[in-house]
Amino acid sequence: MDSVKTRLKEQVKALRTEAIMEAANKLLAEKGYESMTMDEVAERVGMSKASLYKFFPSKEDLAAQAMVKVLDQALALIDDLRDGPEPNPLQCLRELTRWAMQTKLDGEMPSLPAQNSSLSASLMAHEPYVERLLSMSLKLGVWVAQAQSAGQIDPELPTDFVLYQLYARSCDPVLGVMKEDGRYSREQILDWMLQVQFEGLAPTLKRSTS
Amino acid sequence: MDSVKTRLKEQVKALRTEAIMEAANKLLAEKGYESMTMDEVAERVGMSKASLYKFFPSKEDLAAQAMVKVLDQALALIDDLRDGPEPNPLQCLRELTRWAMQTKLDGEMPSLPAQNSSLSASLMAHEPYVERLLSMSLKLGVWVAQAQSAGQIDPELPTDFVLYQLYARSCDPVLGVMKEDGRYSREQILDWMLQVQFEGLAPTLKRSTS
DNA sequence: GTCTATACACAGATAGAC
DNA sequence: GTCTATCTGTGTATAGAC
Repeated sequence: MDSVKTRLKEQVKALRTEAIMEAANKLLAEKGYESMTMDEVAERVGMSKASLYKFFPSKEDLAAQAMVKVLDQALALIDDLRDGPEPNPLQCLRELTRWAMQTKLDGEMPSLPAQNSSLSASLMAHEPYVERLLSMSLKLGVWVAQAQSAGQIDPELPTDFVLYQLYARSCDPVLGVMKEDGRYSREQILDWMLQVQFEGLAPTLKRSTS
Repeated sequence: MDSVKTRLKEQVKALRTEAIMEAANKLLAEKGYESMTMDEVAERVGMSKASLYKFFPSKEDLAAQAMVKVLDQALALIDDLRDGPEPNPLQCLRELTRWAMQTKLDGEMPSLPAQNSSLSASLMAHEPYVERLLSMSLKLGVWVAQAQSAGQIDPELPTDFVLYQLYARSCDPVLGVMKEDGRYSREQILDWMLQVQFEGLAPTLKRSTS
């Protein structure tokens, strides 16, 4: 055991698992948890539904793991930004928000339902998910607090509230509508969204960044 | 015919219809269209499911009419504001957004899904709904354009985009999370949301309203 | 692990008596 | 118009052969 053949098989299995989660991610983004069916996932990934259940024990579990995958990507980006050349916390938050919205625009963000979905209950019972969410909130909480101390974000706003605002951008319906409209480039949409989030709808009177 | 008895019966029917739509509205707000069941609606309103179908031909239709009801409330408020003592378009937009978010906080806003729901297709085929939506967009579009001309809203932003931003506030998940948290009053939450929407997360440097 | 076939549950909608 | 009982479709999940 542990032969070459065995390791190869494991790699194949890992690839299959990846493919399934990717399909699930896109379907979750397109239609939401309730409307996504295991049949669709199976079809899109090119295998029978029964085989799906050899990889994931349930629909809930598949969704949860798909979410975890995205959270891991976000966590990786957070660490990159923190160790990067741009130590400005506000800039880091902007970059992360941009990434999240971009992922949503590309149809690869499985609408994290802070909202009321039958999924959210079981998500909160899914340890790996909760662990990532907590970890992310801690890291982002630091940035937010720093930005507030530096006077880049209103210190009167509760740190949690600011965090929720950022999370919410990753499932903002405005993104979908603007994309569907078709008149605007992806970058243009993202820029406007970020402007509204951080500077509001009001005209931008260039503030000094000092 | 058209006797006293007949008119009474019609009134009773109207009341029943009202009650059903109210129940549907709350359920739509709580769980969304896909997760709401006709059994639940029936139970909550205290009648059998079969009887429901004497009032509404389908679940889709019930949802659509519930939405129309809310849109009508919004349209009425819009007219009130326009004919009111406050002719400032930006203030009117703020008031309307506040009302929408407040309704959502009270669990009476049936998450208008500009997002991807199996409902949205059939909604767009529902004439009364589309008519209201169009009417509302026209009226609000005027306010937005005026606010942009007056330099209260960034004129660089497309009017449509600003409109979508306002619509999106009525289904912003931040509202639910903040309410669930329980530490903040309804008014406080609304004030913060409005501040972020119009002035952004950045510290508010009191602009002159002139 | 892959499939076909099927069990099971549940939700939308209807039949038909009263 | 109200109900109980039922039809029908569909979606999650599993059985069992290969």
